Amino acid sequence: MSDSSDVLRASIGLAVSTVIFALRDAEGDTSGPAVGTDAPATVWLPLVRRIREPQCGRWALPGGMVELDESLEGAARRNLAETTQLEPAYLEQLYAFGDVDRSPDRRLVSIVYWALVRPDEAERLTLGENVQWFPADELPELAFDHNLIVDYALWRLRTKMEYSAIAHAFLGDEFTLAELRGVYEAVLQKPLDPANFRRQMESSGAIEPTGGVVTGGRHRPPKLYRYTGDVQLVDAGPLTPRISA
Amino acid sequence: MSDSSDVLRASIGLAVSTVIFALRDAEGDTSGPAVGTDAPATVWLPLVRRIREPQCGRWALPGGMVELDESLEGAARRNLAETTQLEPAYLEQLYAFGDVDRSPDRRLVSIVYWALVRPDEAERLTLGENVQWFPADELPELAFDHNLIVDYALWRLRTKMEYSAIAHAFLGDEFTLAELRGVYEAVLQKPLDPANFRRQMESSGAIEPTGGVVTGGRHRPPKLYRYTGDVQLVDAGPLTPRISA
DNA sequence: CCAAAAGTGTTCATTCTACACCCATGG
DNA sequence: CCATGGGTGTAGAATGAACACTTTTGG
Repeated sequence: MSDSSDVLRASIGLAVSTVIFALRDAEGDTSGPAVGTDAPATVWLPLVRRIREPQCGRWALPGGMVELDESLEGAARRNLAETTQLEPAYLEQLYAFGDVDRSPDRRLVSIVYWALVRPDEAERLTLGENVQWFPADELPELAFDHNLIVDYALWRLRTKMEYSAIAHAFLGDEFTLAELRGVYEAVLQKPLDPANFRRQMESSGAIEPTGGVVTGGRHRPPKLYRYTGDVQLVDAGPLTPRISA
Repeated sequence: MSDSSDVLRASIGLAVSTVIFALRDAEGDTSGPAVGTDAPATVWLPLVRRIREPQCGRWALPGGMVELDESLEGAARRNLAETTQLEPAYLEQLYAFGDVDRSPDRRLVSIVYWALVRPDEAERLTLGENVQWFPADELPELAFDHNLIVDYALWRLRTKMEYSAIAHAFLGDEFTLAELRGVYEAVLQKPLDPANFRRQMESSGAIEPTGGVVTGGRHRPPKLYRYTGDVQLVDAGPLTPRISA
């Protein structure tokens, strides 16, 4: 091998991976409202099968190397688009994993992001032999330390759901309170009181009625709501300079 | 230059930096209890002056490159010991900063940690022309994006102080409730009701009386407490596998 | 009219907050 | 005995959980 290859092998490789969450019903069908229906929605994530050593054949998080001229988040978005065609509604850095022995080949540090996609966006994932949705709670043994990473991402999703306003990243622009509550129930895996949930949401100032209602159900038509944007969605502190929506 | 140097320049450099917090009184003296005295303690952090380009002369966070055979946290601890002689009581990953233009020289990604040190440990910092304590709220213009990083670390410290039990990392093994309250007041920058603070701490199960008291004050001798360890200090979820003290 | 989900009202328990008050020590 | 901070008690506000009850639609 050439000199440059040896030098590269002697440097630390920098990669990004992303844990992508979407809500789908128990059978794995994202068509339809996905929440608010009879079947309780659950958290799913897409994985890709490794087609080269090391760990060839194992399922893994989508990701790849960071290019010299792209930011970390940019690299995450590019890899996401390339391997899954997904453009997440929410994307946040999770953690940098860099244990010496986490990759058997060369030394690799992975900046891991986590993402939320809307149901309609989740449809764009081109399924195949090497790309597949998995329920977040019953994953196979993944490549490298990816099981640990998914556990951590799930924990972050659940804790952040309790004090932040990220739930809308699972929904479209307009939604009913039942749909929003369905998101919370699916992620937190526990039923919520509809009456109290309504009051908490309304008093938070995070949502406002659009004026529209949903007709067609065999019951009282629910109002539609949208997010006001008044409430800061996340808590990244001095980071995320107000934009990023 | 040789071929290997060009290749290295064409790869992404991986560094670690650490934001180190300690409590010192307004004049910057860490001798004595540092909290619980008359002068209200404030948050300080040590910076090192850059002695080479780029940004030569500017104050910056202590840090350095990650070696091939050390973990990210290990690299943070080593750089801390080498540049400041400090061994923090608490050390946690903060964020990975990797914007393309954050370093004018080569492409550099920094995994940033934040740390808390005890007052006696803070004494070990060997001050000099190029190593100095600064009050966290009135920093000069730092090198690179380090002002943003410190702001973020300060925000994390303050938010985490409200729901976690990290305050003891600023104190010794034994402490009075007034000292512990002093830590909270210094970090959160607001006075706390002694009576309510006592009840909250006692009911949390995080502390227990040692049986000892502090005599010598011109008032009723306060009891000494220690942390029980029953309460998980931090909230890193699936990470931090129970050990790490 | 009936079933079902939307939406409102009310009660009770828990927690937070403010502040009055007593205790123990040094001077 | 007095000043000072340590420590306890308690009333009112605020929040949250539980659940009864009314409203509006399709069938």
